[in-house]
Amino acid sequence: MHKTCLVKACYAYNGLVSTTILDVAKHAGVSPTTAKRAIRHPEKLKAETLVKVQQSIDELGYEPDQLASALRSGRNTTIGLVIGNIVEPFFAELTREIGVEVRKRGYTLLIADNEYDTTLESNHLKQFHGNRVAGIILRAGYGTGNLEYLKTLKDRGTAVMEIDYFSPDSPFSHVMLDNTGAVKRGVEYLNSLGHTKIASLGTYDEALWPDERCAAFPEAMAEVGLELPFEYQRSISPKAEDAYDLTKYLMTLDNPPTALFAQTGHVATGALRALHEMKINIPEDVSLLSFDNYPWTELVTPAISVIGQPVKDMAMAAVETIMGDIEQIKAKKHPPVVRQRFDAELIERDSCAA
Amino acid sequence: MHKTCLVKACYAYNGLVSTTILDVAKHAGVSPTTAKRAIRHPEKLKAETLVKVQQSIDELGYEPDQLASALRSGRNTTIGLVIGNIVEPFFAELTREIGVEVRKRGYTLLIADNEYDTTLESNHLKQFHGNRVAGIILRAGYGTGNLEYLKTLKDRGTAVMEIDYFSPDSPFSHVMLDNTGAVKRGVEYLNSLGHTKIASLGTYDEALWPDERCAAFPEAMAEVGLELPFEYQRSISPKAEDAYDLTKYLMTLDNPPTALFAQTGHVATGALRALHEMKINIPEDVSLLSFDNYPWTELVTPAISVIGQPVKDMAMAAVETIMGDIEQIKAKKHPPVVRQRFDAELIERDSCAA
DNA sequence: TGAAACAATGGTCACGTGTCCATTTTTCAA
DNA sequence: TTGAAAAATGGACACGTGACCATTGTTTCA
Repeated sequence: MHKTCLVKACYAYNGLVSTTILDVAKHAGVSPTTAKRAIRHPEKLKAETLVKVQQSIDELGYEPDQLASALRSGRNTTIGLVIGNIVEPFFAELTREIGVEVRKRGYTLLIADNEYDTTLESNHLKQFHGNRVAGIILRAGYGTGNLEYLKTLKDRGTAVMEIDYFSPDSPFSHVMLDNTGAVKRGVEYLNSLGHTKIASLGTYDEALWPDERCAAFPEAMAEVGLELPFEYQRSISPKAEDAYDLTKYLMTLDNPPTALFAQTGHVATGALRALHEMKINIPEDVSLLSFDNYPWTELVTPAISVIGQPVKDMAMAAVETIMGDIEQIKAKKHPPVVRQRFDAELIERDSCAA
Repeated sequence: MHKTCLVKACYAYNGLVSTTILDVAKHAGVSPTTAKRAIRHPEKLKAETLVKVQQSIDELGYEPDQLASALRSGRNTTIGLVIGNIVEPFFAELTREIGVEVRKRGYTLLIADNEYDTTLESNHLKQFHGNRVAGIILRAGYGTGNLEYLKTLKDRGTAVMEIDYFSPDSPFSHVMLDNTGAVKRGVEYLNSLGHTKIASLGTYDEALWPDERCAAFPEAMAEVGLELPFEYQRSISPKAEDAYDLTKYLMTLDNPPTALFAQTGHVATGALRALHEMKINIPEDVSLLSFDNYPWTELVTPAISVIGQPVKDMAMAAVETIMGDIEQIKAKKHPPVVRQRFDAELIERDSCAA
């Protein structure tokens, strides 16, 4: 890797300078309390004084120190978001919408991704707590989890909620897709096209990766009266490479499935790559249905039929919930546990046929 | 949109409780100063005392308040990242790698996206400054910019650097792709396949969207001795919809291009959608070369030839630079202005033909 | 004209930490 | 045993703000 690098002399640096409200007060010739009121309670000031202080604020470029404010008031205006992996478009969209909503309310957003790993997650949560965030929105990793720690945080006044997934025995609010309904919808759709041999690309190992969609799949199959061969039930982690391997395995079985149901859009990319390599045609040789309405699903040939999530609605609901909790906590009340479920949308395109 | 919602009674909430170092000290029977040393300078403590304090820390679940620490020491351990749009995979990857590097150093990451809009950006920068971030990594929006404000921040001791793009007259360090070289490489490649009628999908309006790649394109064409018809030089904003429109416009010209060169991966999705709709075959009817080695470029048929960016290397360089700056500032020194350029990589796939 | 009522402004302290300096305890050689 | 040096520990204060109470200036109405 070639890399050029040039170093220039830099301009004058005056050392760490920070304008405080005292500077503003001195400059405007009023007391610090009055100066502060120009920001927090401008209605309590005489118009003349207000203008004077505002001029000083502009002139000195004063901006309140959120750290000092948070320390003194005990209330921070930062939300911590822990997600699986920002590179996955579902999380990227979620982050984006949550960011917009959070900033709309004057809060800032701290992020970290946990790779679905509770060990990494643990450190991130500690960092967030160290920064005394007002709330944490968490897409928890699989595994034993940080439930006890999160409970401690909640007891200490941090608003905690989960999104997209919730830990077993979680006592927190959450915002979720109606995964069971969505999986049923998908299976019914594939069955209505005449498919009987349907395989799910997802995690079957309930201990390691307890996933609602994967748990719902066998049930959904049973409900429409379809059998689920044992050899289809191979567990993978929710990674593209694993899905690639699983697809190759499934399609070389003596009794290969006629339809594949990818439980995440990320997993679908692995499946698609495998099918391409094996020169298996979609939808002629096998149908493919995937979760997540990702941009690329429309671009490939054939366009992939998907089960889309109302990401924006979910993000908005999450932010509203956590902001409500924060208000409750401010008022020394018990925030209620709110569980919200959102319906998925089946988008029929060209990757599923009879 | 159907939405179910159930509210449960919640468990006991004890009000805002926060364990401080004083609690630890009292519990361990030492002075606050000694207790603190157990964390910051454990080597200065008698082994026996250290153990005693550490036990108290564990027992009480003490975690230092970063806010108070930052306020007192004047040093924060938060980095603010402003990017174009987290939904674009380039920024998602960049965010991810920057996040990993930043956290590796015990810092936390604050993010915001500016939609390439300097007005939005301005608010985010103010929020970051309000939170007294140690440094800001910025993918600046196009337009007159927040240069003056950023200079003020730098003067006040915030490390500021740019990534992927830099404002005209920017006095800051930056980490950039060698855009000119990459564009030349792309044009040469297309020309070597026999193309003479090449159109760029990007921004031509230098005042509104001053983009290196777009500026380099006419030069690159001239260098290989190719003409650039006036009707090809239509300016768009870097959005998928605009690229969609531009592609339709270009392909219905009397003298349509035989090769399209998308200046970002995001823009390429718009072009691809337009070409699909128009039933124009790649690469038989038109060749398509795009910036950014996005996952989907491999999944579509034909797989798209791309100019990939070394995102991880760039992220690491950025974090190293800004951390170096922060160290310099701590030491009351002038951080040097460092401009780094990285080479792109041409990945030949199936979307370009003679 | 006076006093009450209200508007406007000011003063003090604490949030939890890091820094500096002061004090106590231990160590070690003569 | 003694003294000084070194190791270990403690105390006081300030970072910039928000909350609360105290004070001063102004209006109102009989």
